[in-house]
Amino acid sequence: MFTLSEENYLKAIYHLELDTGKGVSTNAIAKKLETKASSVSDMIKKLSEKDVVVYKKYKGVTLTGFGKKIAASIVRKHRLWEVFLVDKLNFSWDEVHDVAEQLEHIKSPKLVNQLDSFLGFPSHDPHGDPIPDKDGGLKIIEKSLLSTLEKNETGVCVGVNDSSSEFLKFLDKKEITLGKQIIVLEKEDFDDSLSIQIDGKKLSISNKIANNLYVQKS
Amino acid sequence: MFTLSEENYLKAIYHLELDTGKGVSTNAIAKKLETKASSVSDMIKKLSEKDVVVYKKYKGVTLTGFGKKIAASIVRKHRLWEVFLVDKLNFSWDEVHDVAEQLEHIKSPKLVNQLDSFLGFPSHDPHGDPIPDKDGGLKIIEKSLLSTLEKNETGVCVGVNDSSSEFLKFLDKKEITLGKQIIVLEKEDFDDSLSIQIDGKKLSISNKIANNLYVQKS
DNA sequence: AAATATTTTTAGCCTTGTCTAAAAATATAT
DNA sequence: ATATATTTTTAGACAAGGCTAAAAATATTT
Repeated sequence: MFTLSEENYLKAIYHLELDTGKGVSTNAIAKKLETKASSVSDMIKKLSEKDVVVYKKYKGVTLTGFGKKIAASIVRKHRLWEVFLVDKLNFSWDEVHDVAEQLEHIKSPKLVNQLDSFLGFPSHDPHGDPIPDKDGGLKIIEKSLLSTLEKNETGVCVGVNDSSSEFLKFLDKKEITLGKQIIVLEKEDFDDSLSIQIDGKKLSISNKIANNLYVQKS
Repeated sequence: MFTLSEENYLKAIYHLELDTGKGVSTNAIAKKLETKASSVSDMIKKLSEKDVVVYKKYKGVTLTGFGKKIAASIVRKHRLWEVFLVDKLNFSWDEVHDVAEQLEHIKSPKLVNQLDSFLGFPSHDPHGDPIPDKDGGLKIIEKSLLSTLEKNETGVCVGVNDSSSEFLKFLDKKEITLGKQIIVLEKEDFDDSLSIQIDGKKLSISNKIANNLYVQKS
């Protein structure tokens, strides 16, 4: 069994490893968890004794197969709870993160399975991130940043890169939601801003926005 | 804000105070929380500094108004989650306690309110215990132990005194569920057992059972 | 009322998870 | 290749929450 703190470390390492594709540095973990590198050092030692990470001093940290399973099960719970909050309790997508951060630590296999079924076995959370299956498997969909589309290319919104409340609220205001189709009408060389069409309306989008919105090319 | 441990102490004191109607002893808390009296002593000091309990050395402990509110809100969450697990996730009433014990510590006022509404503002949990309202108020219903009914008296099952999994499973087996009507056909002086009618069928009930089942006289 | 029993508190220690400051290892630059 | 900078680890301290053993206070007997 893992403590709350251990679970948070596992999750952080899981995300960092997926993002970068390689071993994770003590410093990177410290930054992600808003703690100190020395604390991370201590914790990594404990985790490697529990055989959830592989660790060589001064080299990066990697999850073991077992560690990956634990971490994926936490992410699975987090994302299922997010779906629950949005679909059943009328939370908006910018309000769910902190609550899911707590709910993900509830220990009860039956609860997770029943919740999954109650929600209709969702494949993605409200931000478009995939929900790991029981064995930790992820089905990755082909997605591209809006900023990588060429003029006249078309795509469907499928996720966000930045899931801060600020960004999500901004998207709400512009009525950009997952599932909607976007056509790139124009790309400005000057500031890399885009002119897009969505819901039949023309909209101007800054590069910062386009760099944080994922679409599936169509 | 209160730690998990503090919340558990508050809840224990709340229940003990309701049960006995007076100040709670260090020993009683220790027994309830399966810890040592010395640990309780330490914690009580902290809690009284936070103004949630009133405490005089060697005298009993009592919750302050503020403390009662906090405790009631935890009990409220516990019981709402129990309803959720039974009504929405198909848990049976003997499986919910441990999970609710974890869920009751999730901090999010919006979550509690939305959950309450999603469940249709239930007044009682699956064991017949009342769910405190937002201000900590409890509407107590008039209930009596089955063992206190006289011959030929009738009542409706409304709650249990012992909510251990063993007892609840026993009731399931005998098909004794909340809401059903019971008629006392006979009382045996010899062993205080009862002969009752339920669902039109005759059933023999030991004193131990009759002492742990609440009915509302009708 | 004294003696005994019980309850409660205190004192000191342990573990977990964190921190700061300093030392050690590795990486980068000249 | 040596000096400098950065990263990582170690050492020592601290707070929370718990424990044991002993002391102090209160209750109960005789």
